[in-house]
Formats: sequence, C-alpha cells, structure tokens
Amino acid sequence: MTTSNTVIKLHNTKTRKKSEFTPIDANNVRMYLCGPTVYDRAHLGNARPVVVFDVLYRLLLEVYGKQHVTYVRNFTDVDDKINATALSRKEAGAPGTLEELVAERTEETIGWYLSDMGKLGALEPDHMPRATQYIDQMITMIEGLIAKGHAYADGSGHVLFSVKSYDNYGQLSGRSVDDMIAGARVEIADNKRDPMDFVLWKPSTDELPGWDSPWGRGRPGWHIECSAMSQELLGADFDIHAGGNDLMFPHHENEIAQSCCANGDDSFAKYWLHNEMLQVEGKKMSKSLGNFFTVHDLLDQDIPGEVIRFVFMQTHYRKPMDWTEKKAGEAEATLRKWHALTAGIEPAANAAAAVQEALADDLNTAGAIAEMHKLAAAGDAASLLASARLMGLLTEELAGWATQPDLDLSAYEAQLLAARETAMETKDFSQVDRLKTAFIEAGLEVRMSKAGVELVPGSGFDPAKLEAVE
RNA sequence: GGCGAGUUGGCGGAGUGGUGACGCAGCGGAUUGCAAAUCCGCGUACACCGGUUCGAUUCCGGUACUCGCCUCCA
Repeated sequence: MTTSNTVIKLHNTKTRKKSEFTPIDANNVRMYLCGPTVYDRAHLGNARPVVVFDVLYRLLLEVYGKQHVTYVRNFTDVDDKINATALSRKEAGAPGTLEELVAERTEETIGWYLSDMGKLGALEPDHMPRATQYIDQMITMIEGLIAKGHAYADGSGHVLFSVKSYDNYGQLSGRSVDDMIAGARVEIADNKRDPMDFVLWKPSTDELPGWDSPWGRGRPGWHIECSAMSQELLGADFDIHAGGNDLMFPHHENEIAQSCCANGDDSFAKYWLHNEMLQVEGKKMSKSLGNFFTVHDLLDQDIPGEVIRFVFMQTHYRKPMDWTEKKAGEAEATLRKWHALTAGIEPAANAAAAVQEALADDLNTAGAIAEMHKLAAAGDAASLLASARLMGLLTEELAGWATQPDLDLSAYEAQLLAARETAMETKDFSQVDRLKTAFIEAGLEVRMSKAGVELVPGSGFDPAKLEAVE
C-alpha cells in the first residue's frame, strides 16, 4: 500500500480554514466523535455525523494503517431525558426501581443504535465508552478545576464552571461572553456567579441514578463527560474532534474550556470538524412538522441502509443536506446498477486515485461519487468496487438488498422467446405483449433483443405474481 | 439583537481566475415488431450591485434572500 503519502486536508472549525492534516503521532492517530444520548431511537439527523465521520475513519485507516488509528465515540447514558423515560414508565406501572428502568432503557437504546448504525455501514469505533463508567474521572477533573479556581461549588450540590476564568471561552464558535449575555436569552440563576457559567455536577434524588461525590450524591453535567472520556482514552491532546455543528456551542466550547483549564494548556483537540444539519423535504426535521423519523423507520420501509448512506454522501458534510424520497430513489437506482456491474468481480488493490484524492480533500464524498460514475461508464468494475469500498459502499455486509435470489427464470424467458418467434411470422404480437405486461407487473425487467430474451428481477419483484402468468 | 453557514442549469450536486464536473430528468439518433434495457450525441448555470484583473461563477466589498446556533432538540 503506497497510500501513506496521501495528503489529507480538513476544514478546521478552529481556524475556519481548510488545512493539511498532520497527526500529532502518525503511529496513533486519535479521533473523538460525540455520540448519542441514549433515551430513544436515533433519528435520521443523528446518523449524518456517524456516516460522514465513518468515511473519515476509513480514510485514516487506509492512510495510516489499521493499527495506527484510535476512534472513540461515546454513549451519554445519564441525562434528564433518560430519567424522564423511566419516570413515565414508572407512572404507567412498570415494575422495577427507577434506576433499573433507566438501565433497561439505556441498554435497549444502545442496542438499537449499534444495529441501526451498522446497517448504514458504519464501522464500530475502537472504543465506545459510556459516561456512567467514567464518573470517577469526571469527579477528579472537577476537583482539579475547583483547585485551580476554574470552578466552584454552590453549597447545594452543584458545581459550576466559571466562564470568566478562561480567557479563550467562545473562541471556537466565534462568540464573546459579553455578546451572549447581551442577547439576554441566558437563564439567570441565583447560584451562578456569571450568567454564562455552566453545570459540571448537579444533585440527584435517591431514586434516580446518582453517585457519591465531595458535593453530595449527584450526577455529572453533560459537557464534562466528553472531556473526561476523551482524556482517559485519547489523552490530554489528540488529533480530531468531530460532531454536528449544533454542538459547537455550547457543548464543544464547554469541553474546550474544561479540558484546557484542567490540563493547564491550550492543546486538547487539534482539528475540530463539524457537519451541517439535515433537513427533510426542505424543512427542518421536527416532531411538530410531522416530518420526524428515525433511521429505523426508514429501514422498516425497506429503504436499504446502503441507500441512506449513499444519499448522505452525495452532499458535502459541511453543507445542509436535504433528505428527499426522490434522492433515495435515484441512489437506489445507481447502487443497483453498480452492484450489477461489480457482481462477481474482484476489487482492485487500490481505490482509484481520483476517488482517494477527492476524499482526502476535506471528505469530498460527492466528488468521489462523480469519479466513480466515470469508472462505471468506463466499465472499470474492479476499480469502482475498490473505490466504493473505501467509502463503505458496495461492501459485502450491505449488499444483501441488491442481491437477487437465484431464480431460474429460463422457462419464462423461453416462453416469451417462443411467443415472439411465432408472432414474427403471424404478425400478431398480442400474446407477446400480454406476457411482457404480466412480467413487468410481476416486477421483472424485460430485455428483448435479436440475441434473445432476458428477465431481470427489479426492486418490486414478486414471484407469486409470476406463477399466475400463463 | 449577536454569531455562523449558504445562494450553481428542469431537479440534485461538485468545482474552478480564462476550453460548461457528475447523476437524474429531457431531447435527437442507433437498436427493437413496439417498448424496455443498452450504446452514441445534445445543455453557453453559477442570486443582485460594485471593485480588483487582460479576463470573475471563482478574489474583495456591499445588498437581498434562505438556513442553523445563541433554549443540555444532532
């Protein structure tokens, strides 16, 4: 493999520029992606960062080697929304303690998540830490922040981070603390020294999940989780931190403040990557608009995960992406074509250079797909296959939906062929047309030429309808 | 109000300081009993107004519009 010379360029939110990616340690390239809060099925928008940064992970594996990349994606398994699901189930009469109901829900949701993301062709990260397994590290980090004067306990079980104690606060998202306060949308709480201060630790009830701490039984704030887990698994500084751009503020800003203050320097993540949001048929996906749906909903409607993945990749990750049924249909048609073209073909040793270059250029997946269309047009199936696999497409795991069962259609083909031969002499094509219509209705594609007749199963193929044909 | 992103042909969607990516749809042709599939060919798009330049869709400034975040909703 000679790909180690590939120059990867990434758009860094920190500098707002695209720049060459140089790892801190090429023998251990480290990447962190903010994972889900596990209280319910992942919706389609949740899947975009997972798929987009899966492509980056695959590219890093290709360039630096499987043994030299560490990818971490967490599960937030302690949260108000999770507690809320347990409380409402309890009210509805579910057996078990609240803590047990919380545990059931998080376990269940993590299982759904891994299954759904797997069907989208996302590789599992090297580490998938759960917040509740890193409480000790969080407490230690909070203690350190208090000791250094970056945080304070309010005496009633809360610990808050003092935003004014960190000069660079707001740098990532380009906001100033004063401007945000002037926006007057910040909740004023009595226990805060400054309105922008955020929670590191808060009290919990005896019934809900909680841990003993120097500030009493409680639970961590959301932001401290990622700071503690990334430090534990990747170190105080690492290469890439990714996430949706909705997380840029306040979550990522707060992570930076916590981690940099805790470590006493400004290292932390070297590159910050943010994907743009997803829309549905031109509108923001929201429950009130009724266009809210989960990944599982789509899979349930027999939209293959590979098709969803392909649709994601047709739009650059830093642009808003619109999910439409039309796009899904076009993606399916393209993938069917490519599956047929590459069936039984051994992939080339390497992805096409043009494809790899496109991906290395700030994950230009749309450009890479365009190059693959060219490979397909040129009939270079081996190269197409290798290229697609670099992007996690046309993989054996995902191909099931496009692979038709081995059906012997030769009898029907012979029937149609015979009918046509007769018709050629009698000039009466009614029988041929009747058969053809019946086959098409059964979901077959009818290909007739002088050379012969071929029946190809399509997406709506229904063998039952075929049996009725006479 | 503050911060940020965006505006490319019928649709989707890359990219570039100077010969119209790529896909879908459409049109013409080959082929076909007719279709389908396949193959060949066909498109003078870069929101608006200024500026820089020999030359701008591409750089700079402004205007309009769209979207996101500022509310632990990805």
